[in-house]
Amino acid sequence: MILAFEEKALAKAAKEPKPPARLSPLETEIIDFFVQLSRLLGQPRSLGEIYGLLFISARPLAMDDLIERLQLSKGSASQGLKFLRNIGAVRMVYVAGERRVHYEAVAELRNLATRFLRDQIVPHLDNGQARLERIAEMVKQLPPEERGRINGRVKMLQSWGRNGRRFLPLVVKILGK
Amino acid sequence: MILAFEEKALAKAAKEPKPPARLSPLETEIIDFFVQLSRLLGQPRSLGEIYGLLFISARPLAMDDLIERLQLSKGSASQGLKFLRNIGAVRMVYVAGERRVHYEAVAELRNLATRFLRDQIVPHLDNGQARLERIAEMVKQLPPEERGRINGRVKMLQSWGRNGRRFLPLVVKILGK
DNA sequence: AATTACGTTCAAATATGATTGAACACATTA
DNA sequence: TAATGTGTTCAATCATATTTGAACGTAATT
Repeated sequence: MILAFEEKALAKAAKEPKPPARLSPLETEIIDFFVQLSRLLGQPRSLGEIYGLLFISARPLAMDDLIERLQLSKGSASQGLKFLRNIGAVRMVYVAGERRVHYEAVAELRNLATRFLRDQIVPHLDNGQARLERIAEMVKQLPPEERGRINGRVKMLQSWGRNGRRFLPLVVKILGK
Repeated sequence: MILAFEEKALAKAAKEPKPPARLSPLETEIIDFFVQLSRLLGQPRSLGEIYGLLFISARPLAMDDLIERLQLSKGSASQGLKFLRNIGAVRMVYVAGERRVHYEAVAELRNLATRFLRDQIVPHLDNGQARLERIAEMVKQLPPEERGRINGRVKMLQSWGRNGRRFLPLVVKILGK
């Protein structure tokens, strides 16, 4: 009996693909938007979902709300919120009479972008520059003819790196209106 | 006998991780650099390997050379070169008395970056803008109070998108010296 | 015309990276 | 103190993206 019931439930779940009417069309559309953005920035989809839902939500949401409405696991939700807190994309807010921590989206994209750059991109750039240093060293002991050609190219890469490091913050300013 | 030999070969291959002295330290370092860059841009590692090796190579290389030295499969090499040709990162060159097509790296990173942007980034931006249009429509039929708040946010996203579209080419110019 | 060289395509295998959920820690309440 | 609520961590699982290699097409060579 019980087994038969479970089978039916499973079959139903299989028919209904993902969102069991937990989200309005508008919410779905906004969330999709941020999911796309996530992918473009090389972040996991769950990040986009969480930020997206908080972005449209009229009031702050607790982790449980996110789990419930987005059908996430506890783990994903916790990790996702941790990351979003770290880059300052999300702010913890106190809600009267509620014990659970609530979150709201930080909408000022300017600072957000700056922090993302600083945490996720700049380290890679620096790492790359360090590597180019090492390469420049190695190039020094190389047959003279080779040396010239390669040196030019290495110099060029270094220049891109330095410019990137210097101008990316400026770029964020331009993009952010 | 033959079987025993093969077994020995396998064991040896297992001990030696990857590069069986096919690449010099300098080559390895440069290739690693481009592999990192690939990942940063969300491209498969093999692209970085191929472009990297061509980038330092003194003379153009055929697909077989890349397969041999980077230990790639034919498929990866063929697909990778196809992509690099498409974004103009690599140029086909005729080599006297050789039937096989040879390739050399295009070192002018400026055009390269522009093309990469145009092919890989701009379509996503446009897509996003289209989605924001749809969202803006949906927001119109919404309780007045909600409408204001959300409208502001949507407007902001649209503005970022437009700015990105307009200024990214400029950014490339700045970065490229 | 048959054989070989060169290259591409794509389904299957593999590697990478995201997600899940059980186990845990700590705070609160009964 | 025990039971409950809230949140984190991390090894195992699952999904996605990349790589492989066999099958194929076409051009060159015998």
